Amino acid sequence: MELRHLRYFMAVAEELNFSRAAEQLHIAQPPLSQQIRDLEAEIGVRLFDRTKRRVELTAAGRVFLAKVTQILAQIDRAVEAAQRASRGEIGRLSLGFNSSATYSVLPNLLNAFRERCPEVVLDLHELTTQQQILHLQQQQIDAGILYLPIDLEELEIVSVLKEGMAIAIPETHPLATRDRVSIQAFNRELFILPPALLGSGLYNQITQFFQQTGFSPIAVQEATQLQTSISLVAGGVGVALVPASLQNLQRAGVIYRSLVEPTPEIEIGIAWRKQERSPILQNFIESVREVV
Amino acid sequence: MELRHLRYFMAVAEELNFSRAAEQLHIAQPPLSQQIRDLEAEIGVRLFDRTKRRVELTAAGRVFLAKVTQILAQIDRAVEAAQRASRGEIGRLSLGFNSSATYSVLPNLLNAFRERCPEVVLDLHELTTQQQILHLQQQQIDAGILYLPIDLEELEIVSVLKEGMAIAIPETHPLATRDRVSIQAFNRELFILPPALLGSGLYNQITQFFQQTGFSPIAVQEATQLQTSISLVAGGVGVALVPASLQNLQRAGVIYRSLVEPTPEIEIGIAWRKQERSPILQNFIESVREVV
DNA sequence: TAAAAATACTCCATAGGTATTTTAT
DNA sequence: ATAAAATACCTATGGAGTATTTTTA
Repeated sequence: MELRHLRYFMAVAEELNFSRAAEQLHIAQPPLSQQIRDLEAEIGVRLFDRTKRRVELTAAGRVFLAKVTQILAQIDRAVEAAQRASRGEIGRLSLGFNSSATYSVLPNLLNAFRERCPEVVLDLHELTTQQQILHLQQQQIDAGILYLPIDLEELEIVSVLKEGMAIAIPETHPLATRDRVSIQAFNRELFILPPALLGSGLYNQITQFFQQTGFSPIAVQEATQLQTSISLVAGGVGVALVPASLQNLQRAGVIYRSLVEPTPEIEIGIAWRKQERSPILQNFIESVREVV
Repeated sequence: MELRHLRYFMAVAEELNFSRAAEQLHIAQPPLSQQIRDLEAEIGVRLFDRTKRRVELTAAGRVFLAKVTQILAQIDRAVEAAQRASRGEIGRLSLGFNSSATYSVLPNLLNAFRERCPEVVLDLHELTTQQQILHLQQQQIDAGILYLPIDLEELEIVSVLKEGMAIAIPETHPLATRDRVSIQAFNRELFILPPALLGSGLYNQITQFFQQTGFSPIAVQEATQLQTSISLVAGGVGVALVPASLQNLQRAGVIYRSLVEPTPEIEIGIAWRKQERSPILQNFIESVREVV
């Protein structure tokens, strides 16, 4: 059986007249009769009653017609779906992102992309920079929103945001009345830092900053997530150096202050596999370039 | 596009190897490559990535594969549905029936048919014999369960039940203690009869019976439905001559008694259009013959 | 009788085959 | 060097055309 048989069957079922159906199909009447005969022989079912002068559908023909109508429509939809998928308009995009991106670039990037590709389903995974690199290599995510710099042959990178750092302090802190403060004023405080173990770039940048300014905090405590750090600040445990955009995360009991000293520049970027040709990813990268 | 293209596409998508797919399809590799190329050209979408040594589906190819798998399965189901319809196993059967058949042959006939064709949907229409003949002629029902005799060239008839009549009386009636009674005992009673106007065979048979036995009731009242007659009997309005099988309709306050005199024979049969070839109807007639 | 479907045949477009080249590892 | 896909070219099946017959209202 071929689609030709189904299309011819539909035409005859519609016209209930072989000659007119043949005309509609731009073929002669005999080959049309022949194809319908072949179809009936193949499925072993009489689809038309040709007794009486007129042609009419048998009960089986009516059942078959209903199904075939559906099938031919679905073929059109399948082609259209493939075309839209090839343009990256439908499908799925898996994204990794740093928790700090939640408060800075992520909302803008997602809005831009959803406007471009409203029917693409987004898989969002909150992961550290290191985890994102691993997931990119293992093809578990299509792109990552992470801290730069990273230097890997197989990954393409584009920078989207550079920002300084701010210090988060409890609102009851004596220095809360000042607009800008010096890091030196915190030399008796407990500092909450990202974990050193996970090879976090943020940790290295902060400790480097301490060394450059000749500052050495009396004690430190580690917190995996920036949200956790802020919670600890709110709880009066200590103070924390965080990316400036974290000021978008307002929390009762916590205020952010700029530092007098020049802080490390935190850079957030997008990374994806160089050889990846997924049209959805291409659309995402276009969105990113549009936002930057 | 032809189903060949879709089948070939499925095979390649399954094997991810043109040579093996060609083998599976019992054709050579070059024509397979050609057909896939033609398909990709027609829908304007690249379905496979042939870079690298291996073949893999593109994003659009994966979308198309999902749809095509569905479509090919649906074609099989469409063929199967047509085959089942041609055997009269699926579809719809419209039946007319006399109200009195509800209490005699209808349950048995329906049980037999539903066992044979469990997936055929039944349209049941309670109609008088005259209405059924009209609906048969207008192709509004496929078969009727009605009173015989009828004599119409275009209808085929088979008899399914012959039965006598019984008399329905209020349980408080003086003759309720007897097992069998004579019609003569009711010469002072009101008789409830079917309507004369509708050309009902039942009415003619009853009045003929009265003439033959030399009995003339003092008064009569008409009731369209046999159920109504029984309700009137229950209400003490009068007595009614009814088909014997109506004894299956038990109603508080009403009892049925046999008559000493030989009563008219009521005959119930099935009628359908002679030229009707619907396989579902054929199955129904088979069921009827099985029950009789 | 006339209109429409079926039959008989002819032809050629194209699906599929064979031989070979190209490509990527 | 080798496995696999693409290319080139050929063959022949069968889809479609023309002419004609059959059927039925």
